[in-house]
Amino acid sequence: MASFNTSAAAFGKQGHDHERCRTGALSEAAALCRKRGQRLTDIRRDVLALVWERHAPIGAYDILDALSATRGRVAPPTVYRALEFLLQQGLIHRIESLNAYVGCPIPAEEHSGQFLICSGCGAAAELSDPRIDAAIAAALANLGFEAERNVIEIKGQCPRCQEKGTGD
Amino acid sequence: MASFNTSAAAFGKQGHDHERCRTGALSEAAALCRKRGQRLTDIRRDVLALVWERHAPIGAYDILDALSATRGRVAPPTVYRALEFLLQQGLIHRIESLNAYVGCPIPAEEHSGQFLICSGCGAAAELSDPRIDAAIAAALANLGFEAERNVIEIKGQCPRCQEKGTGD
DNA sequence: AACGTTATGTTATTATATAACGTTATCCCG
DNA sequence: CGGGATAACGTTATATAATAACATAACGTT
Repeated sequence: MASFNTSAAAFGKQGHDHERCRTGALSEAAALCRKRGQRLTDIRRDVLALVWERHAPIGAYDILDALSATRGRVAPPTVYRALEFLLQQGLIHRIESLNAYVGCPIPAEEHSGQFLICSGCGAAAELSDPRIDAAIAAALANLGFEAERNVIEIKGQCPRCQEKGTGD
Repeated sequence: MASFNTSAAAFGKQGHDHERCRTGALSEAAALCRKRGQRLTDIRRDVLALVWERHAPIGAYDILDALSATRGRVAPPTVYRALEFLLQQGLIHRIESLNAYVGCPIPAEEHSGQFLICSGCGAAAELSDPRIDAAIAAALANLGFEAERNVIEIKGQCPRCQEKGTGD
């Protein structure tokens, strides 16, 4: 798997056209589902669009509120089913330390993401750095432990928020 | 910080005397609190003992049930306060992907743990492998992102559970 | 003993997620 | 095109995890 990172886009570097970013993700999702014979229904598409509204992870109940605004009363299972589908298709990731969900920029490749999460602005960037994977593999080599999924979530300050909040 | 790992103990390798392991952790905690001028009260000590009953992370409400059995009706804040204290003192870690808590075998050293979590038996081993830290540092080097805390939780099968469940 | 601080008790509520079951929509085959 | 299977969705209730807010008790010092 190739190296990958979205930190520039997620942390608001100038030149990032998020509207394009978002619509691009949505059409890639549509194409991928078509190719796989999976149904990207209205609800699923709406949920995915909400997840992609920003680069910050969004909670299930925030999605629920937003959906209710446009569709009228929606119950939790509706949201969780859509999230489960999107997770299975690799279109979103779950951020365990936030109980929240974020769009995946490389849904076609199977991987478990590595995330940088800014505690200032809440944005999350996805990395896929082979050095981290290699280091974990090396650490496990002699232990006989067979890894299935890695949860790697690095909390800190993005460049922009370091500038702002220099004080504390 | 030196390298460290508890995988042999956590994954039930023969020769692990857990009763000693547990009482050792408790007396180390007592010593550490004394040294720091912190109070390891009855409740805090009971909660820590429950966390150390096994090497598998335990949920707050399981702790609550166990406490209620010995102390009579206990409310959630009681447990969460004790957990918060133990977290602050570095005596336990929170496993984000499980909403559960596990004892820290090296409470005297400040660190954010790296965990191997067996999806078979639920046990969790703590590592502190400098190669992983170094790989993360290398990945962040050019991004201007300042890390504060790492969440590293690797799910998979421990050696013992691989033997058992070879079938699936 | 009086005081401030820390710890605990208590009640209620918020936040996150799933179970269970019925209904509707879609797909595929004949 | 009809009918049956499957997948998606609706609905109600409930489980699980965590915190807010405020009262009381314990402790440590003077």
